[in-house]
Amino acid sequence: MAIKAPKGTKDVLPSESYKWQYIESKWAEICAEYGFKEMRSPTFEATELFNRGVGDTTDIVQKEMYTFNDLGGRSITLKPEGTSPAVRAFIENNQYAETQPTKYYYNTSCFRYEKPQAGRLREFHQFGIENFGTSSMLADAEVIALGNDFLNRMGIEDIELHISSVGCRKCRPVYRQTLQDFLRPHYDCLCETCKSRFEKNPMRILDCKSKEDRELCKGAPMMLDHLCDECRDDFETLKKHLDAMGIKYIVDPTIVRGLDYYTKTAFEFITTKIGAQGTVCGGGRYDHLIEEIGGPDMPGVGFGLGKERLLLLMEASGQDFGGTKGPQLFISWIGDNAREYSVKLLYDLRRAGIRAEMDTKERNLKGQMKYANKLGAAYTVVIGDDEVSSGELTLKNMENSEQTKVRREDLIDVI
RNA sequence: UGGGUCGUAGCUUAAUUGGUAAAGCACCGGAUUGUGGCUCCGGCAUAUGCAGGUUCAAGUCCUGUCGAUCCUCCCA
Repeated sequence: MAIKAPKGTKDVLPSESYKWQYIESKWAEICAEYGFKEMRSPTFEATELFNRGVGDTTDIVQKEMYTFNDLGGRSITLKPEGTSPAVRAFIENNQYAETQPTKYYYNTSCFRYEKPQAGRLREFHQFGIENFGTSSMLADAEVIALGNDFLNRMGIEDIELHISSVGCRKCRPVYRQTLQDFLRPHYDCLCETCKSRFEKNPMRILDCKSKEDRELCKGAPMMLDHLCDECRDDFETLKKHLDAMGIKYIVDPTIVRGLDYYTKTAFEFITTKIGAQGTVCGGGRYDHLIEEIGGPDMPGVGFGLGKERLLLLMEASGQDFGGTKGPQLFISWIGDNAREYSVKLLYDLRRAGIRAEMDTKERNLKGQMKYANKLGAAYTVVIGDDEVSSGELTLKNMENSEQTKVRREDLIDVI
């Protein structure tokens, strides 16, 4: 039996990898423009980081982490998200002592033990940015602006920006209580899922798909209407910043980010074009995470963006990924003399920065030409005894079959 | 975490109420031995996801399992 890749993982072969390279290069480009610097963190971390960071009541921590003991008896977890590791690195390397804010971007694999489907894998890849050290909504607006700009640059149009505020330590517990008080009389009428949500995450009930529950939720108190003064002001300010940039958004009170660390700003870029997993990019503010992980009391804001989902969306909308380039010159050879001559010519051309190629299967001439065609070579040249002795080569344009004579030493300039 | 659909050569598909597993693309060779693409000819296939069951006979029906996918859930 052949061995298969583990469930929920995918190989990226050349027929796809150029697309990844395309979005990765554009990602690095836009982050540089917005002043975010790349940081890289380990693929695995101490399990405790995620228990504290993501929160041990979340689905992610409770049932989706790849956790194991290493040979030294340490509990290790493959990172299920990018923010906590970024925060850990920020603290551990004393970056809080530098000029603030600190603006990081990253490009990483994440791991969650999920039931795979389109846009949801067990190893998935995400871009992310984090801004540590400022509680100003200017930072939130900048983070959202980068996400919006990036998606635009990737040619994405069918996507909506949903924003909300999930409140802070002061107002959220109060609201939560208010909501539970409202729902409690109707508890028995709720669907099974929502009954389980009642204690764990009552805000999710407001987002239930069942008709009965929707009816019950009519008139339910919304977090957005129960923000404290500071949170309400911040949310208004954020909207003002977005308006100033002309970024369209939908205020969506049902956004409830599933990680415990979010405070105030929560947002998602959502599409309906790629199936059920419509959140391409999601993030928000986390004002206590840094402290939670053992650092100073510093706020932060950021997002994660799923690369697989972005690619699905780009493919669904027929985006151009730049494609791959064939060789500029393909060298065919006949006979032993020509072979050594060609090997040297190939090496010289490549050292000069030319995409040159040659057959390494020792095909006959016809086979070499077919191969050159397959590779999409712009020009070919055939080297035989005549060419070796005269140094005069015949360059063939594969597009129109025109042939031109060229001296070997002039070859680089002609191509 | 529940529920549905689907698995046939590398790829895309075919196979009457259960009855010889077929074709196109791709690949290789030839027509054209120092010239690719187009055309024609020929060749090539470890294929019914895996394990059982029913049957004279299973790609087709049944059970289990693995995988993909959709909804739910969750999130990127």
